[in-house]
Formats: sequence, C-alpha cells, structure tokens
Amino acid sequence: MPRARVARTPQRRLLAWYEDEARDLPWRKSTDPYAILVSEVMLQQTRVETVIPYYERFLRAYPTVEALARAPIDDVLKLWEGLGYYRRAHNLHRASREVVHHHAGRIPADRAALRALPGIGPYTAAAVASIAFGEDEPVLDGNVVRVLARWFRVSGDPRRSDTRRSLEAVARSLIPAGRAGAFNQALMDLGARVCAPRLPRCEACPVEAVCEAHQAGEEELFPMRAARRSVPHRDVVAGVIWERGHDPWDPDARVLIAQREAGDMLGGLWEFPGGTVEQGESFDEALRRELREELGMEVEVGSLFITVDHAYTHFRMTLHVFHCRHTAGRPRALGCADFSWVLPSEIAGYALSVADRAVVRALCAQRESA
DNA sequence: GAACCGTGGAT
DNA sequence: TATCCAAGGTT
Repeated sequence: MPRARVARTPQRRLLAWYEDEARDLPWRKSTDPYAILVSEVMLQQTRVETVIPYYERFLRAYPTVEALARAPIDDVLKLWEGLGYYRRAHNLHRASREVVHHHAGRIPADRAALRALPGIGPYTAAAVASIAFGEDEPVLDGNVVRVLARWFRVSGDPRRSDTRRSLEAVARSLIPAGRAGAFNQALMDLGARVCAPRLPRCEACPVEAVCEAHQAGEEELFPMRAARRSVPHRDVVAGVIWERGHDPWDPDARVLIAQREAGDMLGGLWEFPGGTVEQGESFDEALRRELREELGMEVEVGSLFITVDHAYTHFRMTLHVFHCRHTAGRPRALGCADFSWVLPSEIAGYALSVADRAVVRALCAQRESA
C-alpha cells in the first residue's frame, strides 16, 4: 500500500497547505500587476476583510493604471474615505501618473524600480515583484515576521533593523526557486489564520514539527516586542457655520466645509473647520482663533451641537462641535486647501474622516426630524 | 532611529 | 475601558 504523499521539506509542506487552504481573495483572481499593486497598497496596515469592498469599488472605478492617472485626486480620496492612511491614496495616484508618464503605462517588474515609486516601500516592492512578476524576493510583513520569529526563535525587537535583516535573510533562504509568489502568500496566510499573535493553532500548522518556539513551548514569547507608550488626549473644536441670513431650520441653509492641506494628517479630506484647543484657552476662544487663522472669518459661537470621541494612531481626540453664526469676513483659504458652502445633504459627495462623517450623520438626522 | 500617519475588530 | 495590531511608508 503506497504511503501517503508527504512533502519532504517544511517549505513544500507549507506550499501544499497553501494549495488546500488559500483564502479566496478578489486580488488573487487577477494576474494584472496594477490590480495586485492596488491591493498591496490598500493592505498596508489594514485587515483583509476591511480592504475587500474598497478594492472592488476601486478597481471598478479605475480598472487600469491609465484610468487612475486620469482621475482627479478628490475622486480617488472619496473612494478611499474610511480606509485610513490617506497619504496612501495620494501616493498611489502619483505612482499611477509616474507609471503612465515614465514607464509607458507598465508597472515596473523589478523590486528596485518598484521601490522608487511613491508609497512603495520594501514590503510592497517585494510583494508586487514576487506575486505579479514571479521574482524570487522575500516579503517581510507583520505575519511573516511572527511566523519566522517563532519558527526559528529569532529574538530581538523586529522593529530594529538588525532583527529585520536576520528575518529577511531567513525568508530569502526559504524561498523555493521560482515559487516566491505562492510561498510569500503562504507565509502570510499562515500568520493570519494559524500562527496568530495570541493562541496560535499549532496543531493545524504544516511546520509545527520544525517550529523551534513550538518545541520550546514559547510560541507566544515570539516575536519580542517592546511595550508601547500611552497616547495623549486632545480637545478639538469645530464649527458648523451657517451661511449669513440663514438659520439651522431653514431648508436652504448652507454650511461651510473646508478641505485640509494635502501634506497634513487626513490630507485632502473635507471637514467642519476648527482645530486643537491650546493650553489655557476656552473652547469658544479656540474656535474663533482657528476660524480666523484658517479662513479669515469672524463667528459667534453658539450652542454645542455634538461631541465625538475618536482614537487616532498617536492621540485620542474629543471633538466638540458648535453651531456658529458668521458675523464678519468673507472666507479665504488661508490655512486650508479650499472651502465650500454646501447643503448638509450635499456633504455626502465629499471625502470626510470618520469623526466628521459622524457629525454629518447627526446633522442630517436632525434636519430630517425637524 | 523615532515620530508620524486612520480605522476597526478582537480580547 | 484599554490595549493590541493589521499584506507599512515617509520624514
């Protein structure tokens, strides 16, 4: 009786596992380097389940690199709304134009040329080179770091460059010739579905028998990470500024929204204008100061409309939103990229952050019930 | 090297 | 509620 076929090396067992268990993801249906690039940029620091609907909408709107290069950045940002790390959208848009203008519309095929495009770092360059072009380049994302740190008991904080160099050398040495695309994705799927940060399912792991951390019973001790610092809190104020001569209950009343500068946090997104409350400042003073600085206008701050708590990567925020009456000064874009008077119902067409989107929702709900 | 850059799900 | 952290990159 023939023995069950067992792959000889751990790498072959991992590839065999991947053939059976690979997740059915939309970008895996495509071999188009552009589609794969879009998926990899969206997946930066972002969960697969979050990315899927964004990826499908994006590819429908911009099926080719030429289509993306032709698009206005405001449209690209609207499609990116809610996905976070908005600089990725600016950079991907810029990259598409570089590809069209300097690479004859073809995504570069080698790691170094990919790396030169804006928003493409070491991970994304290696991912596109291996998955879209079959280059034998190793990737090092959060999943691969965790899998390899456990498999080979690699100590040291993986954020350190020397630790990363060791991990990359290990990853490179493991790649079966000509199979980097599948092998890299197998490592990432293994990290996402089996070799989880907590409570890894080692009994389901194709490399359990050779995993050094598992043999030592120390899976959860790897990778070694330093503790994080606590994040500060900020009070931020913003105004719903009603057009002069109108009141909130007027169905034709417009409000002022401003566009953030492209290089800033949430760059290119629209918002109810305002800013951070400084030490010793009242909310009223802070809001009037910000509107004077950003838009050159004077307002009378009215009642508190809503507060929104929101956690960003490096600080937490309480956003205090006040109704405001415009009293003097025609608005000018002094500290913002642009501004616009709009009906609350029209704001749906603009790209806003999640926090400001909550304000719009409350505003529209209030007018609905009024 | 370290700070900065969004959001949502899991625990 | 607080913390972690996810197919990272730029400055």
